[in-house]
Amino acid sequence: MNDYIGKHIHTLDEKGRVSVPAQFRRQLPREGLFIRKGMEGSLILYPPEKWENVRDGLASLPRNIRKNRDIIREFSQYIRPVNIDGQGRITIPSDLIEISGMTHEIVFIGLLDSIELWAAQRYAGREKEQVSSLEEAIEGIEIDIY
Amino acid sequence: MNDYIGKHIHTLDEKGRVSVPAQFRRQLPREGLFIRKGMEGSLILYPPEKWENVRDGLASLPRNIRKNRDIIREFSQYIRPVNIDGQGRITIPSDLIEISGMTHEIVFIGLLDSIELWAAQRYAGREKEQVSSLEEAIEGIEIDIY
DNA sequence: TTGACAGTGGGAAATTGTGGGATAGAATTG
DNA sequence: CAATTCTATCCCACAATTTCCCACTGTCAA
Repeated sequence: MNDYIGKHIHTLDEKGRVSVPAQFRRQLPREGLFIRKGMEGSLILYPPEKWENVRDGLASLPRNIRKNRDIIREFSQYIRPVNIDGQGRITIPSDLIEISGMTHEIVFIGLLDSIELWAAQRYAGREKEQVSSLEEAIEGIEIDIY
Repeated sequence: MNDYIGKHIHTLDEKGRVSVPAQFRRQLPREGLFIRKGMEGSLILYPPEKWENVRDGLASLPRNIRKNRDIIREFSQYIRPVNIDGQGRITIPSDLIEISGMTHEIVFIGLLDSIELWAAQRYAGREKEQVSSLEEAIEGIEIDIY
């Protein structure tokens, strides 16, 4: 299983492209990736295997139920396939750039099996309201992360 | 398996034609597609394989039950074959344009194995009454889509 | 110092979306 | 039954966007 970890900052150019951090790129294929609207105004980049899991989850929802249809529509609305170009970049669809508030600097955060992308300003703002220290946060959970 | 995913907006011309989003077109054959009246005032575009499933499902309904006959009639009434022309467009039958309220802008939503088409205004209206955010909607379901 | 790699910018080429004319067949009318 | 109109389909054209490719810079290690 892949481990996408760490924080990387790259710049978005006028054509909506960003370099994928080399460390992540080494673990990723050039094709079959998907990017979508994530939580709290971020975007999420899925490697193919992860995307397949997510898709299968969605596909398992019975379509004859209205709420399920709404979930699929809502989800589908902001997800797109992306490829890595010859220079190691992805082009982020313009509507996703807009809803995530990206302008120049983009923060990549590894989430183990997927990758989160943030507009730098938005990420900085969110960081404040987040649990101030990691130590404090992990007191509450039982798993062993030491 | 195909993944029709994402939202795309295109315009209907005076002849009742719309470009099929290139992303979908790459996964579709030029012939053997079907379009029909869908749920909530939308239309649904089926690729051949999906249509075959749907048709077989219908065909399996016992005809000696009145309700089944009604379902088949209702279904049959508003379904048509469509082809993709040399410019990557489909012509939407005029009665389907009418019942779906299409005028100028059409929203395409990928539903994994089929594609939904909406009159833009109607889609916008529906979106409001729909679960307001994806985050909220998926809290209730068990599948892992993160 | 040099070579490899990483990140960035920009031009050229291909693709995409859209409008409109031309042609052929169906329908309508005298 | 012929002439005309209408409709649907095919094809050409063009603008705009997207994708592909080449080039430059800076960093790090040998």
